Parts: sequence; C-alpha cells; structure tokens
Amino acid sequence: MIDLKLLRKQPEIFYESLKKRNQTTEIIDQIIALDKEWRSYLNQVNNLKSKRNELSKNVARLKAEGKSEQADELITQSKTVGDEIADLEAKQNELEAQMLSLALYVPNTPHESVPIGKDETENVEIRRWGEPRKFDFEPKPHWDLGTDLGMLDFDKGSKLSGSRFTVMFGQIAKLERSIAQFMLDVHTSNGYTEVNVPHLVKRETITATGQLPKFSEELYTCERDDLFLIPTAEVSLAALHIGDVLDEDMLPLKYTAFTPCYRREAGSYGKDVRGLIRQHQFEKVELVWYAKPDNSFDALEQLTHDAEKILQLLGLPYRVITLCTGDIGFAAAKTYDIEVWLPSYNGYKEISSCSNDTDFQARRGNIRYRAKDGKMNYVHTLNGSGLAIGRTLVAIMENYQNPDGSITVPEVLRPYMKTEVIK
RNA sequence: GGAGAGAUGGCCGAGUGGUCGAAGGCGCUUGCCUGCUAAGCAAGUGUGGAGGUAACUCCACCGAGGGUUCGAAUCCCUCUCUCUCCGCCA
Repeated sequence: MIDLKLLRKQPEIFYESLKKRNQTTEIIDQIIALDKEWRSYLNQVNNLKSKRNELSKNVARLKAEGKSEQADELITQSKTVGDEIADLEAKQNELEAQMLSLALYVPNTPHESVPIGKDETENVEIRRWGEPRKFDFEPKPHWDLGTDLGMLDFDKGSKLSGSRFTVMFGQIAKLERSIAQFMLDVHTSNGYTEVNVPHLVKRETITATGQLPKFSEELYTCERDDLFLIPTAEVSLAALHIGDVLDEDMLPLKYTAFTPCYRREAGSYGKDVRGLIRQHQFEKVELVWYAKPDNSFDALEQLTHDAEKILQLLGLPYRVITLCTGDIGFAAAKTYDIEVWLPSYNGYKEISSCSNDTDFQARRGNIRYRAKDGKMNYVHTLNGSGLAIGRTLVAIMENYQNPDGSITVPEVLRPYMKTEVIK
C-alpha cells in the first residue's frame, strides 16, 4: 500500500515510479481526483458531526434540568443534521472505498539504486561465485537421473494429482528432507528464529502481504472456508506481526520457516515443463526480516548473503543479479535474484529471490515500531528464499552426478544423509 | 459438532442510552521531597484522520462489520477470536 499523504504532497514520485516500472500512470490521476473529492466530503461530514455532538450535549443537559420541551426542539434539529450526515457520509464512504481499492493496485516505489529497464532482459548481473563443472562425460538432466535411479516418479505424480506434481522415493526423498534441515541449521546458527507456520491463511492475511487482490490467479483456495494455501512462507512470516507495535530494541527480527509452497502457475504453460523446476507444490526455506527503515537496504545485502551462503557451503556455482525497474515484483522496492548453475539448462536458473518491500507490506498490515523518541513508524519487511529446496535438489543432482548415474552427496549434507553416494 | 460465558486504554478492571476517550488501581514519564533505595506528594501518560506555519481545533475509535436512536462502550443482528463443559479425533 502506498503512502497517501506522500501522494498528496509529492505525486511526482508515483508517476516516476510507474514510468520506471514501465506501467501506465492513469491510476495515479484517478486516485488523486478521488482523494480530493473524498476530503471535501470528509470535512463537511466532520463539521456536521461536530454540530450534532453539540446538540446532543445540550439535549442531555436540558433533559437533566427537566426542560423537555426545549430538548425536543433540539432533537428535531439534530434529526435534520443526522439526515444530512447520512447522505454525505454515504457518498464519502463510497469515494473512500474506490480510492482504497485503486491504491491497493499501485506497486511499491523502486529504490534509487535499482537499474532502470523495461523487462527481464535488462536485469544486471552483479557477481558470480564458483566455476561451472566441466564434465568429461555427457551429463544427464535431473529428470533422467532421478527416473533411472527409480527415485523420481513423474508418472505417479501425474496419476495422483495431475501435471507438475512429482513423487520422490528413497534417497532422493531423504535428500529433500536433508537439504531442508541443513538450511534451517545454517540459518538458525546465523541468528534466525525458526518458525513453524500455518500453510492455510485467511483472506485478510494474504491481502496484507500483497498477494491479494492482484494475484488471486496464482493461489489455491479453499472456498468453503475462505482460506488460501500459501504460495510462500513469506505470507505467514510477514503476517506474524500484523497490527503489532514492536519495540525499536527488538529490531531487526529475523525469522526462517520451512514450508511447502502451493502455486497454480497460471500463465506458465509450456515453461519448464520437464522435471522438478516448476511444480504446483514445492518446499522452501524462507527468510524474513523486520527491519528499521534507516538500514533496511543494508539488511537486504545481509539477507542475500545469508541465502548465498547455502550455495557456497553446498559448492554450487551461482550468480546474483539485480532486477531492473521493469522486472521487480509488485511489493518490492529492490530485488536480488540468486541463480544457480544447472547443466541441463546450460545456464543459471533462479533459486532465490531476495527483496526489500520497505513499508509496503507494513502499511497494509499496520506493522509499526515505537522509536526511542516515542514516535510510531512503519517497519520495513524483507524476504528471501534461503533457498527453494526442489531447485536445490535439482542443482545437487545435476552438478554432483557421476558417469554411472550415481550422485555424490555434498560434504555438508553427509551428516544428514549418512551416506556419500546416492545410487 | 452441541451447550454456555466472554472480548473495554501498556496491564488489571468499573461502566446497560445522554456533558464517557471512558471511574479506580497498577505500570510508565517528569517535578518535589529524601544520605542512597523505598515510601510519599503533584502533574502528565492511547491510536488514526482532516484542517492550520504553529499554538491548536474538529472527527473517529471500548474485538470487526452492519442496524435501532436526536444521541450507542451500553440495545439488536452478523462475523472473528478466547475460555468452560459435552461429544469426536491424529
């Protein structure tokens, strides 16, 4: 949710923001017009209410004094004022509702450090880590590796649930679990609090975090109960403190959660159809920070490094890119994507997305903190995958494969897997 | 799933139609007092919105949303959540 007071004072910020995002700006004109009209009604209504309050006080006093004829006279007056209020207030509420529903569709303002660009082709790579392995044999894609090992079964996934669902057996199933546990152990030893969250959330919860109303197509819903399956643990973690006033001393709060994620993947027909890359259900370890506004962009650097650390410990080559203004997400002011090297793609594939949403979610969810000077401010929320587990599994399988189709278990996972090779 | 009780400020808790944004207590802040601490005394102590350079003024908020009324914390309806009992259950 954007700051309407800022919109009144400096509308140019928002025109600029939408232009940078390569989007049209009529919505800003509409909001400004509605806001102006709304305020004029608000003032009239407030003045009339003030008048009615005054009359009511006098009615009370006159009745107490036993002067009921005089009181009746004021009651008649008050009735007229009341009717007037009802009319104007109805109009005011309508304008307010229109204005807010539009405001919910305005994306966050990109940070000044975000490169300008029209779409994903203009994202900027900022660093690389590790060298992609040179194979002295023909490496297999993970779907062949897994199927040949008898541990990935795409047919059974389809049989049970349709396309983009997979069944895992044996060591691969265990690898998935080991990766999750490894990630949580690294993050918790790094200052994150592990949280176990609900996977079904209420409409208002997911609205506060920004997935609704705009992205309802992506969500699985349980209509009967008006509940939504989370597309990421970010929803639950970022909603933890809805309505709270935190102490400045508590910040930053750093949370991590391991959950499945459910996504309809509407509009991605034909994309990544083979293998585990794009599933309707996948597991992920998520990182979420509640930070102070003055250092939230430093926090984004830290959070991104925390996610990168997992890939470094696993010995998986990756690169980090900054999303340009045309590609950053709706709620984000700045986003880094981490992409891992996948032999089957002969390229880098997104495995984590780390964003600073600044006060965008905090405003929707009314998440504030009390500063030392006693002032109330909105917190800044940040989130990032640390990491997507399915894709990490894919990266390990493909990068650590052997000529005989077996897979070497990365050093750091051996304590969890209790074996050196999957075969 | 059935029956009942409840939700008031940072906390406890009064308040069932009228000068109630809300008694009282606790806590907190400031000042006084005091070898120190404690106690005592005094004042202050919510959030959001609109207007104003500002001092300040006005409006709203007693779980949420509607309704009745000239007027609602108080009456009515719906919802959410909490607690107790019964049933069921991993």
